Amino acid sequence: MTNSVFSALSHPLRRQVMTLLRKGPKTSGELAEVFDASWPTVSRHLAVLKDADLITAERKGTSVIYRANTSVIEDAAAALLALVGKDNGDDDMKEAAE
Amino acid sequence: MTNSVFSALSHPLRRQVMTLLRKGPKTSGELAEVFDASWPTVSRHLAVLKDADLITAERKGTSVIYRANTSVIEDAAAALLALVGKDNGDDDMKEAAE
DNA sequence: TTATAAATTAGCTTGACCGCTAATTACGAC
DNA sequence: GTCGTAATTAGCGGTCAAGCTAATTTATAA
Repeated sequence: MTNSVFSALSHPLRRQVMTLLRKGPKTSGELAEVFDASWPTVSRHLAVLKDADLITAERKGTSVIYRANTSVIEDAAAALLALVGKDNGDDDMKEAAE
Repeated sequence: MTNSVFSALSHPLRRQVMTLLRKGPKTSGELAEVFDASWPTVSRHLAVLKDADLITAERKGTSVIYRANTSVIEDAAAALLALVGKDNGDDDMKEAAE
């Protein structure tokens, strides 16, 4: 679960998608235009992000609108900070066992 | 740079190593004992983490002591929070361009 | 229903990653 | 030097991710 989040964020294009979505929802086409990659390639990257729950997809007519799922991003950040001890500085961790 | 950090953290074993190192420095052997994987396999995972600057290695006699590099972890967490707008909620991003 | 645009899925090739065993380096003890 | 322990590197097979083009779905418009 946290696994797929970090995997998803490990690709530059996908991180850039997240950055673009931070400013507001965008359609698949709008996102595809930004990158040099082909439309199907971008589409598959979006699928990876959606699979990791980092974004949500909503059909609106012929277009599909993507939005950033902020809570999941915050959870990932919290997991990182827990690694440094910024959060609960206790002994056992629930996430790392997985 | 941030690229390799997320890639490094995308593997469960490597995240667990980070968790173990949070409690204090450990030798390669101590870490290898924890996992079912073979010693060389763990060693290579440590190399990936070291490559991403998430940990540091210091030779002490025949052993090699590994320590978590907290600043890099904090940077990664900050990058995530910036994606949500928790940090500087401005327009352009320096990291995402890479 | 047919046509057209938006987006995804299918199929393929290439390259990277993961795990192992075997071989090699690095160091301390003798 | 040589022996034993700690750790990494080399090499190999299997699997998975990334990119493309082509084909297919989904929905609106005529």
